[in-house]
Amino acid sequence: MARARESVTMNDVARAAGVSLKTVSNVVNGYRYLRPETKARVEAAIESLGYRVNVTARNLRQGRTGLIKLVVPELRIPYFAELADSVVEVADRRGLVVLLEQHRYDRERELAVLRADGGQQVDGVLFSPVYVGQDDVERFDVDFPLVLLGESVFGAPCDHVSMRNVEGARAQVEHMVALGRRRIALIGLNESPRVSSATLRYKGATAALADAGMPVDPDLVEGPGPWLRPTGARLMDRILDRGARPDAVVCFNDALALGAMHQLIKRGVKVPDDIAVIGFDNVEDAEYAQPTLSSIDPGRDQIATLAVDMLCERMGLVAGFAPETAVREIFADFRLMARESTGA
Amino acid sequence: MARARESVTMNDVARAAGVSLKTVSNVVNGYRYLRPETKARVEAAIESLGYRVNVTARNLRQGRTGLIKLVVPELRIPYFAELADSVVEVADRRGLVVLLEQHRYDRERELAVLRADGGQQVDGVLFSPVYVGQDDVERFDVDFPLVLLGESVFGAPCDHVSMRNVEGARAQVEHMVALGRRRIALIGLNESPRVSSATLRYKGATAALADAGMPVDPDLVEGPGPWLRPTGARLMDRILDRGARPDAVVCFNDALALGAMHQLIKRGVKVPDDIAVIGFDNVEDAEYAQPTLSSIDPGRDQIATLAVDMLCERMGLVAGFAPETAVREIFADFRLMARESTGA
DNA sequence: ATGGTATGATGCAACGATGTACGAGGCGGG
DNA sequence: CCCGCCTCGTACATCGTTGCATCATACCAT
Repeated sequence: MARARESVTMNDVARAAGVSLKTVSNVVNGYRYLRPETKARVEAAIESLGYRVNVTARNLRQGRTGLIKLVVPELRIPYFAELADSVVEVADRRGLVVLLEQHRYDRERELAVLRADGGQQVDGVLFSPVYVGQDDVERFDVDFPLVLLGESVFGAPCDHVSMRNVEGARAQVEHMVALGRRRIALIGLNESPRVSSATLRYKGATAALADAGMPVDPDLVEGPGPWLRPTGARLMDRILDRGARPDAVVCFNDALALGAMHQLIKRGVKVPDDIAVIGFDNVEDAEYAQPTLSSIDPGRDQIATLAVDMLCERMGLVAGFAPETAVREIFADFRLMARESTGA
Repeated sequence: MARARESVTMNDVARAAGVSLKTVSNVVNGYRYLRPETKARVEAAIESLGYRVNVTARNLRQGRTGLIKLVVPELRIPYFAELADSVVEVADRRGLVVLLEQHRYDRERELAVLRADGGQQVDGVLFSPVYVGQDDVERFDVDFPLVLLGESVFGAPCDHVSMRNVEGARAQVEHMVALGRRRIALIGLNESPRVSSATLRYKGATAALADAGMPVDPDLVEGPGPWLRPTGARLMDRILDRGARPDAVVCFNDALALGAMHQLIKRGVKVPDDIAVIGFDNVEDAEYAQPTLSSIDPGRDQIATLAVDMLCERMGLVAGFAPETAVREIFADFRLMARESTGA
């Protein structure tokens, strides 16, 4: 086992094995026409010198790195952690490695992704923006393979994987209506005119309310604020404190729902008997909350798979894919997960 | 804005600006002796051609990539998601990018990390093994910068950042004892002789019990199983089903604690009145559980910072660091977070 | 014999950047 | 007036690998 601080190159191996550099390359790359004996001699030399290919040189020569970049807001948010988990897994199956970046809701950092600041060291990018939105649509016309995730922008000139926000939120409300609930509160509204999960889910939820013949009651709608548990708790409080008495709470993500549910239980409200609660995202927590939280499963694995696959196509890794194929906008399938918090 | 599918090289820029290739390189790298006019001409050419440096070529030439690899079991586990979050952040501040890998408790995949299979494309590695343990200690004598995380191995020939498992578990039990609890259950025991969080935490907990004059009651100890919520729920059930009546439950991580607490509440046991519960890791969930979960904060940010800093030193990025410095074993500071589940 | 194909190994020129050495002017001081 | 120093640029080699073209031998079918 050679402890080679100074790197051993193919040349060294070639010299040691008494063959040409190119033959070593051939061995390393599994070239077909090699005498077993030659191959063995080279492999012995590799072993004894502790040689390992210099991936950087190979990358330069081949014009690709085998790296893709995943840019998310932050990993501490369970939805993105689970998404990253899936992406890393799928990428691995495709022989790709994932490089991780967080933008932390910093618009400048988000824009830097599209400018490919500092040059690219990756073959493609999966990007989940937040504050780069509809107004920046033309900035997505970049010269590297890019797949967009989420709902900050629609109609951008690049492939896009998203979830069925509108339909999912509609299903949340319909679920409550089907349970006989009539005073349905909505938590997570964001007044901003930007397109986002918030606006889409609000749209779906209100449409479902309208269909059920229930006008939106302003006393039962709360927002804005970051979609974290403390916000859910605070907004729930606001609704109850003003005397409103919902019999159902539709939250636009699970963290809000967990926060709201926490607060309800703290105040002695029975979930789901007095008030049913449903979230959105179906993070692992939902299944282990007390009571277990009903939610909308947005199809995270499917999103990861679709995104990586589309990126692979754009990166030219898929034989038979026409590179001039028009950009695609794909929506993963959602599922309603009915659990204890809505009486399941 | 040039849409350059076929890459523009420094040569192209040089030609366009009427200077030599090296001058372009000098401009890009902020070389000092450049006539402002020359610089401007080159920059104009760069802009108009849409040139961006080829990081791979630079990497090859300079012998470094600016990449570090973080290997964790899996990101869906909140502890590792939050750790990754911190590592990515700290690395970013040091000008490094993080490449993520999951080994999913597959010993072969863990060993592959140490063999640097497929060559290295990174300047250093942060590795949190599980099944590569004490018996494999000599395998950590690798020829690339490596910093070990966690408690699967001690005394390995590489830098190591760990948490105070023994002392933390001791603090868990002491906390319960201080609350007047006398029948303290332990959840998360793993019979395996391998060193791990499980064995260390068990050691600390039993030592504290002994100090308090309470022998370990086998009826109150449960394991093994993956440290996930369902396991916590199941093990809690086992304890109660056999008729044991603890007044405190010390869980070796938060997921187990959340699962156990879930189950207690489901069975109508009052937390903390009837049974107090404490976890370990202080994941974000702990603060928002119902009731909020007491836990041991292992100093995650500190771990991330120490680990990245040590890696930077080994990578030769820190002036004044002697590369022959002996390997270091550092422990982050822990803190007891007393919350509702133990009556706070 | 002759040509054709399968096998086995090689040499050379890239990939796109940077380090080193050096050259050519301008200018101030001895 | 020459030397040496500061500026500003350039040429060339080099980082470690792989693609392409080529060469040599052996074997088979014509």
